Amino acid sequence: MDHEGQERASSSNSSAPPSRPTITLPPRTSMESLFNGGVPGGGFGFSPGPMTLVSSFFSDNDDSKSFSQLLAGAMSSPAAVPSKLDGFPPLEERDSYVGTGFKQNRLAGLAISQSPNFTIPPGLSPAGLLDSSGLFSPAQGPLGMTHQQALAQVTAQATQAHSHMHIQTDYSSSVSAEPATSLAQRLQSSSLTVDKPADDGYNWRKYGQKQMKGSEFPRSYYKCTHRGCPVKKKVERSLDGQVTAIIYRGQHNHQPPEPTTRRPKDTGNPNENSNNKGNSDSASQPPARNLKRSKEGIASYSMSKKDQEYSQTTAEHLSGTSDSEEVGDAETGEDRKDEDEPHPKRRNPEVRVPEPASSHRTVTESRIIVQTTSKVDLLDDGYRWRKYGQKVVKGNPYPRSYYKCTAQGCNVRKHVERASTDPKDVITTYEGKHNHDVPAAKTSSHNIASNSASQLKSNTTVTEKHTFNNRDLAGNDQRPVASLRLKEEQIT
DNA sequence: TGCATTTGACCATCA
DNA sequence: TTGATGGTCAAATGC
Repeated sequence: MDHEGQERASSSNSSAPPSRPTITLPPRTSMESLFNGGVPGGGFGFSPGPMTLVSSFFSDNDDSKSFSQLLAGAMSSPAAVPSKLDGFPPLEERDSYVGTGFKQNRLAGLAISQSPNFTIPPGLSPAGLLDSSGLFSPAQGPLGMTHQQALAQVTAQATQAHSHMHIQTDYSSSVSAEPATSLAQRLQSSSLTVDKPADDGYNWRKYGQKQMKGSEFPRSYYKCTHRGCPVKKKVERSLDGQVTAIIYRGQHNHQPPEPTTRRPKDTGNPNENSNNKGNSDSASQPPARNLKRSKEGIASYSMSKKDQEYSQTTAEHLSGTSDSEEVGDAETGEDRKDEDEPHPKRRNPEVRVPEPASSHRTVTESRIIVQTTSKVDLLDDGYRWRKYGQKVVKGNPYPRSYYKCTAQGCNVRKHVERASTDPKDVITTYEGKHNHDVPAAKTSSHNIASNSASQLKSNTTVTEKHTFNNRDLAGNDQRPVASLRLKEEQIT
């Protein structure tokens, strides 16, 4: 076997079905501390909830188009009945543009357990996500985190990912003592330039670049430089140098290098972005480092129309398993078998990390969808909801329910659906941002841990206008790491 | 000089 | 079987 053959063999090995790589737990991040340790007693008692925070960062504009509209455009479907449900698009529509992750998740079965892909908010480091949230931490187990905590942490990760895009000054000191809502609303008004892609703390070496068919954006290929580490990642960029997505493949078999040991170049990649010299491929730095540099840096961005289109494209394209499937009819049973199986060319788990699409962008177009898949319905997520619609979808005996936040002037909507084959699998999708805090009476409940959550399965996705895959990083069961008082529905 | 990136070519897979 | 496409290699190039 020649060298190339060896390489391929090696590569092939690295591409072998993941053997449930062990995920170690690096030190907690400061961002986590922001949520948990910032106030006596920690927890989320002061948190306004993930949506408030997330949405604040990506503040959507009421005047702007909705997420669905932006992504789907004038996607017209005769079955778009739910579109009449106060603007919440029907799932079968949203699936196609919210991302296949959604579709995958809603699989009855549910792909949430096996899917190797996991989607992380723009710029968010998968390592960081794992590190801080412990979402998939075998060590921490399924009892460590509530859905809301998980959401909030994902949010926090997204936050930090954004924050360090243009972060100059200390941030943590002022943040820790400040309610997240306040922080978020304050940050919302700030404008962040997104010119430095995230750094995930690892060292990467670029080994290829390719112009993808059908895309005007080049794709770069990187390998982790750590000896023996099989991890690779693909970075997609727009023509203007903005990272549009990062796809991780494989699992690091080592800890992220210490900042002092990381290559100097990690802070500057001459090829990636002529504007910032930032290391595009190094994804986000560990939050602790980032947070230090952030003050008002957690601003938001939105995508240009091109970015939106691209996001849609990539979401479909990179779904890997269902990109060509019909939405609706093909979602159930054996037709979706491949949903549980990685794409033949993607044997490894992938973590897709959409990145900020552009610098100097405003938040007005960005609408956030927070999607969770769990064994419970997050009815008690701290906010008060009014059910305003329900729909029974073909192939699914369980109706899909639509909720609106009851707070005056709050436009946040929530959609809850159950997998057709397993009603225990509940997919909750939030759209919009709360313009208020969690109702006081509810807030306290957030701190109440309930170990009964051990039975929960959770998969959390924060979806920006990018659409993401929503697969487990390790391709196995995901369980909430923490617990929280959740309303566990009567599921038989 | 060493290392990282670029880029054309090759290979594997899929339709 | 073949063309299209994506992933990777490795020599050339740049810093």
